Amino acid sequence: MKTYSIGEVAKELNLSIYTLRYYDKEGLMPFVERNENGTRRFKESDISALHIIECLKSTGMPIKEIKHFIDWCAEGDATLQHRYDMFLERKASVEAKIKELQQTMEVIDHKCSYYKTALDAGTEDVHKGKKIEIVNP
Amino acid sequence: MKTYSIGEVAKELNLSIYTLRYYDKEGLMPFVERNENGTRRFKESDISALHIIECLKSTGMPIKEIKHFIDWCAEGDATLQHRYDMFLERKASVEAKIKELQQTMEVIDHKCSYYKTALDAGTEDVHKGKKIEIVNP
DNA sequence: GTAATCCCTATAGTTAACTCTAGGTCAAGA
DNA sequence: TCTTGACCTAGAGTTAACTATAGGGATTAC
Repeated sequence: MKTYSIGEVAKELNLSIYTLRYYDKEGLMPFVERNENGTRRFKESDISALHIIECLKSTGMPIKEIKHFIDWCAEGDATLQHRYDMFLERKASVEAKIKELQQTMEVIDHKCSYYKTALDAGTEDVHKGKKIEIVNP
Repeated sequence: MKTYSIGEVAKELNLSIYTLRYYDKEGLMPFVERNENGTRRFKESDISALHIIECLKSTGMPIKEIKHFIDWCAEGDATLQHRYDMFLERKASVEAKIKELQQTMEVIDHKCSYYKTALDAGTEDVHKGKKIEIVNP
């Protein structure tokens, strides 16, 4: 079975070798095997697991919580409910985050047109007399 | 003109007093005035500025960069282009982040149904034989 | 008039997530 | 043979963004 070195995996996942070793130290990759010299050899399935870890990271999940999930995976069917609940929770959290970013977007869009107008006029004074935005950002 | 204490502002923005003082120390609120005892008194316009700061923070902008923006605001019309460019950049960054989260969402949704099926079957084995997902997360 | 509650500064401590260094092993190429 | 480059561990250092503490001043409530 084809395996990959830590350097190859780092390149593929756009992570540093340091980061991968750090994840390993934190218990995020107990499934990665070593060869006779103690060198890590990553299987394809290890790389998919790392993709899931990256996915969870991008939901804002801290590494310690991701470790719980990894531990549950090793414990088998008894933890299925935990894992399901965890993904439902992640789903809710990502939905909330997207909503928040969409609201942020509205403010940013507003500021873009605010500055576009000001820039065209050569001065922010064009916005004088409108609500508050005279003095501060 | 009505003003607010740091405690009131903290409550309104859902930040700790520590955080607000930290922002002040970092130069994010040079516009907030003090009374004769040295106590901060926040104007309405200061609070709107803080809302913008929170908005920028939620785009993932680090505090040091937010400070640049605040400095530009104080410098006046000469920095309009910088500020416009900055908001365009924030816009792009938020768009990218939303896209990333939407992709994350697809993976999470997939995992949710994966675990739903496993849970209904009482074992993860129902997914055996499908691609890789037998051993790892 | 004193105790509680708010505010202040300066400075130290915390946490997460890396990032790097030192010192070492091992295999391949010149 | 020897040196280059990839890997290893243990542990120190870094950075951002808070968070807390110590020590002190002003206002209000009883």
